[in-house]
Amino acid sequence: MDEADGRGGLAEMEGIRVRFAPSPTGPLHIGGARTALFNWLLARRYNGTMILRSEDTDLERSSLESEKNIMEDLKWLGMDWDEGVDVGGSYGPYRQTERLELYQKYTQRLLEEGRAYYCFCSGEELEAERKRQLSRGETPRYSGKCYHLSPAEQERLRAEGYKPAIRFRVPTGQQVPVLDEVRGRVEFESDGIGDFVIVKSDGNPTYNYACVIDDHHMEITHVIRGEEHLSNTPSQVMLYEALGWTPPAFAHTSLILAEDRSKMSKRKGDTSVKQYRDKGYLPEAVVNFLALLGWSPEGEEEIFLPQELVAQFSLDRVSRSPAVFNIDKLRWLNGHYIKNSPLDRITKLAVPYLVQAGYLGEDLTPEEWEWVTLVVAAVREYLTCLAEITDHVDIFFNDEIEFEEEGLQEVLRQEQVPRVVAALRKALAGLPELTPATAKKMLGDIRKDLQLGGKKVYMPLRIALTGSNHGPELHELIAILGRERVEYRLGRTLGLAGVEG
RNA sequence: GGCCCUAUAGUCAAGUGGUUAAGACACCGCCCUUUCAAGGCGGUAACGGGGGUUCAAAUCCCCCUAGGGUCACCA
Repeated sequence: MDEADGRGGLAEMEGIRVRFAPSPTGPLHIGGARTALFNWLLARRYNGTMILRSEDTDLERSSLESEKNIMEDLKWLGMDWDEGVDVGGSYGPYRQTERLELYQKYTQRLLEEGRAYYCFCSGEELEAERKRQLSRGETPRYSGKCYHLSPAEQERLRAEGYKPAIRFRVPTGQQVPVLDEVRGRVEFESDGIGDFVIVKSDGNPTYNYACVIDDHHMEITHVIRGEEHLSNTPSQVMLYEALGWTPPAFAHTSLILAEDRSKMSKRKGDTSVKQYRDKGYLPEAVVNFLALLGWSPEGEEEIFLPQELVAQFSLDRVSRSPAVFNIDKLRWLNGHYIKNSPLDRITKLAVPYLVQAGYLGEDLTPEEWEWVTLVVAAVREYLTCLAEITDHVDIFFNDEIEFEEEGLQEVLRQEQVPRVVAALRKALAGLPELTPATAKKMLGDIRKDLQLGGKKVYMPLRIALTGSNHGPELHELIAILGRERVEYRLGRTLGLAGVEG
């Protein structure tokens, strides 16, 4: 590792303290989930501490409900945290609105040292100034005029009822370095940054301010967050300097983009973790996918369970370039996990979709569970997400078979069909127990007895039983339907095709 | 517009001066198979452009272009 690069060696990664600090203003975004994941993976990898902090200083938009939803989604994805709003910890409280006294203490100090000042400008005033600067092609930036307000003038404005905000006085002519674990050293000029607000007129700190004080007090060693914060970082670094603190290591991950390479937005598909959860994506698939979006493993393997990610994750393999959210790959991964997870688990997760679609009632008997497990086993290889199961199960529920296409009835009129059907009826009647396995053997025996090719046996039966020339394994289908429904369907479709049953 | 980040196939992405430029998704073909799917095998497909540096550049430097971020009393 290169020290000049700001990168830490393995030993100094031990016991790191990282945090995921969402603002509880809505559902957990897919990008937020990845940020959380990278923090979590790093914490777990190096025996560190994961902290969940709620950045709820936007009183207008924050809600406890969003906070709860975010925690639920994080847990669903399999992440946990050692300190946070719900579990507490010795660096709490973990909600910024509950830490106001702490911020005030430092605000006082900054004010006294002349590094911050009251600003009485109104929103309209500021907006007008901004527009003026923009129209002249200048960088919109606060002029700093309130810095020059005399105590008397300040008193007068206060008396008139103006509630001031507090701004940080940005030093002029400074080079502000940001030491970033994924981007190396990035330099900004302080002159490009206007005096920014650190305390709003309602007394709440702004993000840039609270974040610095909390990260310092919570002894955060690595700040891992999205690239949209890179431009904020010099402001924070100046605050660290003004307060006499050493900044943590930063790691800014690239953004996740929509298919058209623009920023991911609700208009362009699903952006919240909840939406994927509701569609029946498995948490390990989402985690695997997110990890691969912006991080790459050393080998050629692409399938990683969370624990395997923990064992391998490192900041130096995090990508710098923005990544398009490639839903096809997520689908593929999810399909992989659906096919390879224990059948009972998949069944349990799939049943609610069948209930919702009206295929099943609310409470299933043990026999019904056994039966629906066979159904899930028969169709899960078609699924890319669990919600799709309803597209594949109609053949197991609806006995009023219709022919899917014109030519299918022709197959039922082939000369061997009556013999095949008769053989099936006979075999079925003589079968002690009907299971996918016994059905498979039974069908094989019929083939042998009749000396017919597979296509001559299976195809007509498939069409007679489903009205379609493709679908799940025939022996599974027969076991799922059972004797009576097989008989009913044979009678119906052969009749429709005008074949003697 | 200023500042900042980024630039390898359609997408994710390996690659850190000398490689036949990995791998994965998607796509196409073949095999397997009673069908579809799954699976196996194989294929199409990439270093944004221009200048340097060097015996040698995807790799280092500069310019351009493109995309993204940010410039809030939102985080």
